[in-house]
Amino acid sequence: MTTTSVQPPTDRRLERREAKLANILAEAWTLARRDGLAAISLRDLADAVGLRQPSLYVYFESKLDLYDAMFADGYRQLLAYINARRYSDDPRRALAKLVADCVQFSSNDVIRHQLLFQRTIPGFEPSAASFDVALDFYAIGRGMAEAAGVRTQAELDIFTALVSGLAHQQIANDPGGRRWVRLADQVVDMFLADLDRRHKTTTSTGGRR
Amino acid sequence: MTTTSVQPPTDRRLERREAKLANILAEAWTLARRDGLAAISLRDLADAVGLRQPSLYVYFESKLDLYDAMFADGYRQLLAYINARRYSDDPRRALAKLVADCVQFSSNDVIRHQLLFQRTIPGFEPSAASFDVALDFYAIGRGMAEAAGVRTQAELDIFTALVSGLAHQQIANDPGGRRWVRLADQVVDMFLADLDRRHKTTTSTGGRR
DNA sequence: GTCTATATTCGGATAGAC
DNA sequence: GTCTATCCGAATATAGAC
Repeated sequence: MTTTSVQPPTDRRLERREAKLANILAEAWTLARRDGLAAISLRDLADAVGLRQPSLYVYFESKLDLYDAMFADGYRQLLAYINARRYSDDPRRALAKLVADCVQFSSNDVIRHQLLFQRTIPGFEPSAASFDVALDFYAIGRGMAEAAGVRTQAELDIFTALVSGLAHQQIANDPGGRRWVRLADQVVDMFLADLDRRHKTTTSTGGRR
Repeated sequence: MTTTSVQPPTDRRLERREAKLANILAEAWTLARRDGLAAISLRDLADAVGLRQPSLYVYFESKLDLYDAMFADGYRQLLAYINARRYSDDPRRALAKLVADCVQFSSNDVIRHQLLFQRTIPGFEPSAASFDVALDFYAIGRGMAEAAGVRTQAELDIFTALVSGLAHQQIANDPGGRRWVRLADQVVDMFLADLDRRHKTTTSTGGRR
């Protein structure tokens, strides 16, 4: 019988582990920004956190599992980014702000955008648990869109296309900048005016849902 | 002096070479669709075209060079796709058709879309020659947008965001389908109506260019 | 939980004969 | 232009001691 008995996992053991995991993830993002998302190597990552490469397998059971953790982490960052802002009581102005924020968020980190919004890593698909984090975000977006007058799925589809289009162009042609971020207001106005026009002509007629 | 003298490269020698190159590219696309763009291996590619792996270096001097050839090839496919269509004399209807075609083109091949429109391969950047092919396409898009009334860079930026947003959502959420393709008309109408409104209120005032 | 040592596979790329 | 043979490096992943 040794003095170091088996500890219950609910302690500052878990806390320690979480902290280390967070550190690994942070370094993984740094490496990804330097070498490209698909070009991360577990050797480099281990070096960056002061471990030997096999020790990483204590925290992730495979490289794809690392991507999965990064995926969830990225969406948590997005949720934190959104939650840190105050949005107007006017649902239309709130929506415009949300769109600008989302585009800005993408512009802030191209690699993160790649992992969250583009399917670029061969073989990677987010786990159900990680995808749930993503769904939390999309629920917020949908809620604010509906508050601003979006009713049908087609209208929501157009809205999501507007947001991802702004983000994509921002990243592809002005990474880190604000060229398309600045257009968010105008685009949302355009979208809402179109909603108005369509809801006016087809009042309670073609309201398929 | 041997009987097989040095031939001038202008013959059906070049023709042969071009045909083989085209075949290699076709198989490369097939492999990319199967394994993912970043996961192509030159060994598999050589197998697919009945060559040994080192022989590929007669046609491409590196793997990135293969991607470069695929990039140019993809944009040539896009140009051919567009040129095979007839567009209305009404520039607004023509523009709506162009957008639908571009979104459909993306939907037809997710991998191709990835290479042409997303920066996903670490270390890959198109050569000047390949980029010129891309520019040919963007010149067409810009021309048709301007014919439909687009005047400023900001307006063009919004337009490109609309197209890439529709394409992105189509690919991400309904690959191979038409869910966002069908929305192209409505989105272009929305965009043009917004142009009208803006040009009406600020007639020849804020026409920065 | 972290280490050393190693398995295993696979990748792109080059040399040089034919 | 195609081949054989090979280099060299890098990758993920596992076994087992401490």
